[in-house]
Amino acid sequence: MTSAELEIPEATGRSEIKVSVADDAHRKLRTKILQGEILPGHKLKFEILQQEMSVSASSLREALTRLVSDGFVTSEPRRGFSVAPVSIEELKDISRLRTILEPLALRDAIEHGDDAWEAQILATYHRFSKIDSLQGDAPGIRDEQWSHWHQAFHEALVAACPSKKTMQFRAVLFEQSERYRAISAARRKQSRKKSDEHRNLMEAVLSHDADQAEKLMVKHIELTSNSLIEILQAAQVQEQKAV
Amino acid sequence: MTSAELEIPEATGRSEIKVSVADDAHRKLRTKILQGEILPGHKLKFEILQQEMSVSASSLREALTRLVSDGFVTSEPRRGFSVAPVSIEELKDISRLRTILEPLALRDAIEHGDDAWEAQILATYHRFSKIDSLQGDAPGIRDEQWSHWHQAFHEALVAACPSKKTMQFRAVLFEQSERYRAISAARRKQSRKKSDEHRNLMEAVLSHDADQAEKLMVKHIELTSNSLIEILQAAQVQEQKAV
DNA sequence: ATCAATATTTTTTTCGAAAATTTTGACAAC
DNA sequence: GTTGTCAAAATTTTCGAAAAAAATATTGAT
Repeated sequence: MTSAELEIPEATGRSEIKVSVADDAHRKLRTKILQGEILPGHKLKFEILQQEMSVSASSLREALTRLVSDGFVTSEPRRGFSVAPVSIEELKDISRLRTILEPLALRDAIEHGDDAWEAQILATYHRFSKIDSLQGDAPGIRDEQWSHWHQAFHEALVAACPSKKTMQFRAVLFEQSERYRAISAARRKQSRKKSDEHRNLMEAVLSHDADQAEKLMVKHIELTSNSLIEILQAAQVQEQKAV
Repeated sequence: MTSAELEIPEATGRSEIKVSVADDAHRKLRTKILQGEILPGHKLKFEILQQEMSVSASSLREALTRLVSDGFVTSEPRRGFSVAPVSIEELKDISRLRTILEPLALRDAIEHGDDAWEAQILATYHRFSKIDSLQGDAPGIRDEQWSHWHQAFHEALVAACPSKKTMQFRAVLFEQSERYRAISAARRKQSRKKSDEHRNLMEAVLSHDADQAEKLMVKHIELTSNSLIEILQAAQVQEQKAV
């Protein structure tokens, strides 16, 4: 509950906490897939990845099987691993479940949240809105920062929800959506303006208006989802033309 | 969709399909933990497990990290793995979320289900009720069978739900509950009679009465949960006396 | 030229041992 | 009696190479 939770974990030196090599590989790959740096369907070959992150085959395998559990990678037994495919159907599924679980967590948070929770929401919103209002500098870095604080803001909103499982599932779905956003971001012309959505959402939450907060959250998820679906549909048409 | 799905996977020889060694170890351990054969908090040592299932350290580690993802095992980096602890708080959390997700899946299933779906429900109920009405023979084996067909029946009820993620999450929660049930089963004097609950549930589903089905499902989850909580509470009191 | 059979190469999977780390136990000092 | 230090033992983690399997190339017969 300290301010340490606000720091970017990647930025602060990773030298203090010693975790397993496989854990490291898992996180690195996860980030790359999440940010759309490695595209859906891409074959993940041992030799290349081993060199790239200097780990042994066994540890790499451990990392890959964990990514399968995460839903970011698929495995064909004895034929290796690939980045999980994306589909409009799956995105719709993810989004629909998000419209159930996010409001559930949000209502819990509003009910149980204390002053520290409210302060954290304000703080993360501040950081997020600064980046959100910025015009595109170096697009790659900006998107990474935007994504980080966007996630932090949404996390802060529901942080006071006492249900571990709800929090866990909503986090899984959030990250899945985030991959779709990152993949689409590479293809989009201009991003949807949603600064208002986030501010309104924050205000509803901070005024403990659960009904309004739920309404805005559902709307936010649906608008985002529809926007991504459009981009993916356009991309599919492009692919079909190419064939 | 064939009748093959009704077979007990463990019973039919495992010789045909060749999966990875780690996968095998993962499933074996998973089953043991799920059935309460290895108790919460128990340290999972490499040497012993390696011997027990004749597998190398790396493959075993892969299996264990997957069990961590599954939520059945916890890991303290560089201090090994243990069977995840249980708590009344967690059981309540799991059950509450089940009262959200099971009805969600059930409504979807009722809306989308076809004749094959209905037939499957009838078939699994038949198998389940036979075992359920039986008086305890060899308790260990009976419980295993009961658990298998109980799970198969609940799975069949929602099988027609088209949402992959909903199905995935509800399956995770079902298995988590099942571990609590198995652990409690070892301590209980006599099990709660719930044959009626299952039959009524089936009848509501087959008559496409979504509201009634939802009501019965929620009730079923809550009654089961409360019954398990009681047993766990009694066990806790016992432990405190012992100290 | 086509196909099947076989050899070669590439890639994944598994192991067993070495390295790193934590735990235990003995002994000494306060 | 407690605390601290150090070596020994136990345990986990990691690697690199061997084994197994799959993909690809080659050959030879029709």
